[in-house]
Amino acid sequence: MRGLHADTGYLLYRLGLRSGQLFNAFLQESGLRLRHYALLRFLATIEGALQRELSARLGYDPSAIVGLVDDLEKLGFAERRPSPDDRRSRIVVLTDEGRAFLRDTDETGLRVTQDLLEPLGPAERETLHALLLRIAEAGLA
Amino acid sequence: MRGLHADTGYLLYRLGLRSGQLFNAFLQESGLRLRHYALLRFLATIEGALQRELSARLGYDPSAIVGLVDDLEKLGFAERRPSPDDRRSRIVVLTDEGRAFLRDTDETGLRVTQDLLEPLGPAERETLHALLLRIAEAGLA
DNA sequence: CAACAACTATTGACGACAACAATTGTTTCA
DNA sequence: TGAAACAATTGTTGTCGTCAATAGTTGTTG
Repeated sequence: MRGLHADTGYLLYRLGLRSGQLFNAFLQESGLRLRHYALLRFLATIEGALQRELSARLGYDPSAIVGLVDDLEKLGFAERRPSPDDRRSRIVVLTDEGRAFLRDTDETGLRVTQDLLEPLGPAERETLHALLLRIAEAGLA
Repeated sequence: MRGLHADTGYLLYRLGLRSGQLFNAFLQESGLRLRHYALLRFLATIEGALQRELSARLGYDPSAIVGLVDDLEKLGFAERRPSPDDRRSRIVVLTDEGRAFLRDTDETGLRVTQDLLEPLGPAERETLHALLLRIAEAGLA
């Protein structure tokens, strides 16, 4: 009979939980959650995004995006701007404060992952990251 | 600025979510959830376990174990027996029906993980599993 | 150009899930 | 014997993910 940790899928599930908890603990003092942070980081990679694009790219429900952007606006990290060519849409952009926040927390954020991956050497972390990335990208299709 | 998937910890978080969803979809018809299944599989590796042992080994809160064992008892897959030397404790054991259920679903369960790891070759899956296992076990200490 | 279908953001409801605190009954030990 | 520790349980809280419904806007088509 197979043991508990014999299954890679289950291992992923458990480690995913742990990773999320670590991130949330790190973000606690800033008042943000992991999902806010992911949204911020995504905003930093582009000029601005419609909320439905955020929903599609981050994999969060559109209704979840509403609350997340609300929170980020309250903190001054992001802004909603009207879309020039479609009055239904809003364009969400990172503010200077948001950019500064990312800069300030970037190093600490990296350390969270380093803590998690502590038992692995540098080359092994590279390998792990590459493998996970392949799986993640395959699922987006 | 680092992209969204540049962080291994975040990748783990997202893939863990996806893995859990896949498992739960597979278990849907049986009326169980991922955590029930994990508990059943753990029970199959030993003769019987106190609930606090289940809690410690699976990493679930003791209060969570209560509900899980309740459900499994209702389905006839597990049983609570009084501990002979401590009337506070209950020993949870797998029933024949539980064992049969595991036998019947074992193959399908494996396929869930195979679906998830579809983009990887056999050797790569081995590597991934070994790396994840190291991380998981380091965290139990 | 008027009616209709599709889309965007939003709100609200619901169940699932995980983490904590508090309670009851039992055991251990000083 | 009394106090502390422990096992299982109940209840509570907050987050998460999904779904349904709505208002406002756009695009299409008859």
